[in-house]
Amino acid sequence: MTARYARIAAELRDAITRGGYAVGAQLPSEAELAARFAVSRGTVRQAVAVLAAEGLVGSRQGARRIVLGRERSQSFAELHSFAQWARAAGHRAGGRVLAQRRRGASAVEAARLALRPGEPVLSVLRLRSLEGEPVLLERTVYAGWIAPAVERLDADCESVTRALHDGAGLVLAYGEHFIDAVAAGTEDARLLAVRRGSPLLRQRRVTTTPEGRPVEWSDDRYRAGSVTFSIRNSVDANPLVRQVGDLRPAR
Amino acid sequence: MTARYARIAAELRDAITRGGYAVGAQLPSEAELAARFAVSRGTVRQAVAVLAAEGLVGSRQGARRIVLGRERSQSFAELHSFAQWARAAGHRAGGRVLAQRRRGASAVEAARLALRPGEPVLSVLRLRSLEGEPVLLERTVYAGWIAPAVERLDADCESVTRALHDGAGLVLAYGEHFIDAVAAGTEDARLLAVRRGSPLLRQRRVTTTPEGRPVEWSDDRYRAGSVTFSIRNSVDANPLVRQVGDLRPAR
DNA sequence: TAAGCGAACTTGTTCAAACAAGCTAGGCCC
DNA sequence: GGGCCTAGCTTGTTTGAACAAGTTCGCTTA
Repeated sequence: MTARYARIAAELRDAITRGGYAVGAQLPSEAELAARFAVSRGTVRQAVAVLAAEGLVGSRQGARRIVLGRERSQSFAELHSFAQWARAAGHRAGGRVLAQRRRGASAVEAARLALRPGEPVLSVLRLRSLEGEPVLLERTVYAGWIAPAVERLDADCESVTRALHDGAGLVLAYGEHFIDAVAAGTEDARLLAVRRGSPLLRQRRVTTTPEGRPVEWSDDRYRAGSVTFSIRNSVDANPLVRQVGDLRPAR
Repeated sequence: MTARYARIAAELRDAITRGGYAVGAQLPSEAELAARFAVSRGTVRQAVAVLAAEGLVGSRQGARRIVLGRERSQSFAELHSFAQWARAAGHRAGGRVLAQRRRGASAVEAARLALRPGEPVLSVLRLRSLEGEPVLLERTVYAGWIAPAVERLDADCESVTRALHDGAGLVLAYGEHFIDAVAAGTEDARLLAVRRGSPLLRQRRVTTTPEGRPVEWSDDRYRAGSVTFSIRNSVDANPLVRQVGDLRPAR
């Protein structure tokens, strides 16, 4: 039983996505929507706030809300799981574990995973493919407490996120992402079938549970041209941050 | 005179940024905050919703809110203006126009700027530097209606955004960004002082006014290592989207 | 005709209240 | 001691009301 405002948001989102409202068109007024859905204005405002956060609509005091874009954003799960994202987008995803071993956390890893340096972590190297083409090289470090569940997985497990959810009841809730470009190293080049030094899109990320407990710290490298990240922002909602040089804890 | 909830959000944000609340620590309950600031619970909820949208705090029904991170996100202006961002970050930014000419919009440009192909646009090539080092190559296409104001600017105008705001009253409100990695072309390599084929972080973006009118479509290329983008997301707020291959209108 | 004014409309902010739903911790029972 | 269960706390959802502030557009006036 989802909330009322969520259903209204979904209905409006559908209408926008299907083209019921053109980009630049005006949305009905809050009073109108409140009457149409038989709810209070507060509930309508919550619904449109969802769409505003998604970047689909913009608003100015005094003027009707306008439609900014038509594309729906992905769910959190789709962004954090390569396999779930690929399936939702209608692509055939593959992947397999190339190396996996336990070791002590480095200083950077410890900082990211809220551990002390040297505490046990599980390091995994995965190669993932799209439509049969190798596209993404994942170097993931899992916190020790989740390591046993990861080790139980098949080497060619398609969706790690899904497997950990079903098998260990692990729920991911928050993520922080750092995006930049790097040159392919020797190992990168060999596994992704590109020349050494060719451009890769790097996404480093830390993912945590609903309680704020870090689960994994990953360095994902995409072959240039295979993947694009997109963000929509506004004066009110500005999720994107630009930083100079490397991350402070470096490398 | 800012709104009450905005001031409360600012005060809490400051407390988090200054380390008054450690990462993982609990925030006071809504009732407690309402009493402390002498406002209703609704106003407190609006304030913490701001922090949640910024990715600073997370929340679960039934449990106290927790602090997820300490870094404040940038203002919209800082993200859209290289100069304003650099100054706010304490860096010395430079820049100058290398080429500028009027021409007709290509199909892609017309689509992005909500024009018809062939309508007049202003194409500008700018090289920007950080601490004296060339770092960013901007290929920007301005919609015809703003072109005269852009042409009036000095070739070494430091902040174009600021100049257009002060001079033409232009306010930017929304942006859409596409981030990927590309290899440096011949021109890129020469101007950024890197080898041809070396990795660049590419950010293509379209910026619009509060009325939803597109102003500029820009292709910005950063030298690898000079800049990192970061995003914090959650199950509730997921601004980041991953897309396959190139943008649909290609190029 | 063009500038200016104002009325009607629309979104923004805030309050108070009530109930739903999920979490935590302490107490109770075995 | 260990497991279960409930009472109380905390966040989530919704309503209704009122006023503030900005926009739009038609009408009036110079």
